[in-house]
Amino acid sequence: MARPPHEDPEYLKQLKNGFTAGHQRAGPINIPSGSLPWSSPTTATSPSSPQKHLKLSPRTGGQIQHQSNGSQLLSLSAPNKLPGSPTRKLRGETKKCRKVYGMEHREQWCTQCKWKKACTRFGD
DNA sequence: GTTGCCGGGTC
DNA sequence: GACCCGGCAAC
Repeated sequence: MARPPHEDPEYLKQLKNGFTAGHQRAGPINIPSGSLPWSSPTTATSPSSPQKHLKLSPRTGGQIQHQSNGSQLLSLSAPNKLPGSPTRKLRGETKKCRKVYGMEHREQWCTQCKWKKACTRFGD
């Protein structure tokens, strides 16, 4: 099967270190060619979408300052809280290093996953 | 209980 | 910076 175009150096390193060329092991994973993140028909032209930041903190420990006294009624009934929060993807579609390789093969994880950060390998 | 990530800590 | 974990929300 074709490898992702953005083959990460980590994986290549493993290939060279783990098993010699011309011999591929059974593979830690068995991903169907249809559900690969890189096989998406939509080419990601944008190198990086700065959709980070802007994370509403649910833990309003410091409390939010009310600008006016009881004037903002509309904000009370409809806070900026969408059901399908775009800030975090649904896990049903995202197979990250941990789920793909498993805790037993943590060495195969991408660095970010090992650090419990946002996955850079499978992360779109 | 598991998973993915932020925030924060240590070196 | 690189590295790691606590803790949280979403399942």
